[in-house]
Amino acid sequence: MSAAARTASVPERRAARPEQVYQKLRDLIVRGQLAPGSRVVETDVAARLSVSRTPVRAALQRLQQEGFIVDSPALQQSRPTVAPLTKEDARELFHIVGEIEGLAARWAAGLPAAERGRLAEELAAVNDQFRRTADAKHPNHNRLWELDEKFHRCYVEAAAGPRLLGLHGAVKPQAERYERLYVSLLTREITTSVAEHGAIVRAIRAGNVDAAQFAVVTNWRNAAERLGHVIDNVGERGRW
Amino acid sequence: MSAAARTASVPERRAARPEQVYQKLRDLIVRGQLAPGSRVVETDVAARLSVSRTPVRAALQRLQQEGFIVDSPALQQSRPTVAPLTKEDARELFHIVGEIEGLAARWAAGLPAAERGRLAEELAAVNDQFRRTADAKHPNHNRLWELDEKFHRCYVEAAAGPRLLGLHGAVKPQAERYERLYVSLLTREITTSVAEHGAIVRAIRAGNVDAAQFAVVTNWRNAAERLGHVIDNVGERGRW
DNA sequence: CGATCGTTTTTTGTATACAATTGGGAGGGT
DNA sequence: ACCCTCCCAATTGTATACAAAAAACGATCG
Repeated sequence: MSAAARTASVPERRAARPEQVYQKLRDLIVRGQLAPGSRVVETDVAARLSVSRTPVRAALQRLQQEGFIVDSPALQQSRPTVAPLTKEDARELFHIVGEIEGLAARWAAGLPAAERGRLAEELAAVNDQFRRTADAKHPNHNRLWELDEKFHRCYVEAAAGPRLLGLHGAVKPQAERYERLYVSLLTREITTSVAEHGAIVRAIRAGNVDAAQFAVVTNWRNAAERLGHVIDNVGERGRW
Repeated sequence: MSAAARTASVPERRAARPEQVYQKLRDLIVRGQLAPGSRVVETDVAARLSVSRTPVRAALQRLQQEGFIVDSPALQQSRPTVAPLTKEDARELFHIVGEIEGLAARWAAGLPAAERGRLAEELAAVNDQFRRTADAKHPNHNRLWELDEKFHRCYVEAAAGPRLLGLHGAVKPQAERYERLYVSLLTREITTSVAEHGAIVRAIRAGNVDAAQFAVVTNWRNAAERLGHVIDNVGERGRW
């Protein structure tokens, strides 16, 4: 359903509009098309998407609570701007994602043996694809990122309850902002990631809850470390 | 203009109204004065607080995203109801709080030695009060809960970044809903808590990040366990 | 030339009218 | 009595007019 069709008065379940605005804006932010630090003006967004300010406000409030948008600190009144990308924020964010997915992995390793087995199979398969893609001469960054994301989403969806799922859905895409900025500089480190994924799969298969959680948390701590180094070398790309 | 004439008191910074509505509703939910499962109607709330639906909507959307309010699953359309209290939800929630505060404790233990020392002193003092209050003949449940809350808030505020702080502020009060329901039945277990707090203080003072995190997570895992038993014995109080 | 004050413009907060969807209830049929 | 249908009332989604507050601009004065 394209934008053109939307303006052409297609009914569309009515409660879906704020969600669409949210998705659209989030996508623009995650992909960097809305630069960090840039203002987001309700009326502009509303005009561009040909809706009123009401659904736009709903979307903006959600994005703000999740952290994609912040109130510009320099200004006094609430003036929403795209959240800047900084080294400290990256550190905090990655550690939080690590804890969220770590908890999910712990629960995954605590599932009944049958489910656990099936899940481990699936994870191994994804990680295999991941390894093969990484071994190619010119690895496709996008595809690599997608496979990594799929790997983690796998056990999260299998084991997390509604609350952890919600948290994951809100927080993880923000890590994506950093990952997308620096993927090209992180590919060298990917072989490490393949090994770390292997440890996760083994722990889940064995039903070792502590090992599963630890493996996931470690994976993210290392990712934060690697990203920190890259940012040090390149400078903070997202700073206006 | 009824809003301007409302309770004709302080002008009140105008951006503060949604926040006030949010606080008011959250308080009612946490204290159980809005029963789990009961409907929350925009127009009713607006009328009771003599504001328009606009700030009420903002507050409701926030409460919904945080999990205090859910869309009644039976109904098809979005119909906000106070989130029910169930054993599974309690389990998930407590484990999540454990991870959040656990991460904060890890960072607290990683602070410079000077700050760490001061923080440890403060924590020890609070835990002392906690112990003394618990040792009284007729312990004041409310005060006990407040002291426990203060203890944890202490190191969270000292070490957490803006993101973890936000998460903590949104998630922890939901655990409070369960704690308030069952405090009277959990007092026996409080001596255990005092000991667990001691372990946290020692780990932070020593700068042992792993031990600090582990102690906090364990504290919450045990709390989840204890609460689970109580719920088994008493039945789910919050189910309508 | 710079600074301070007042005016205009931009942007968000609020209230409210209206639309749309849905649950419930009245009424009739079997 | 039970069920089915249709209509109404209740409630939320949307658009929009208006108010308030702040930022940007400019003019006047030192």
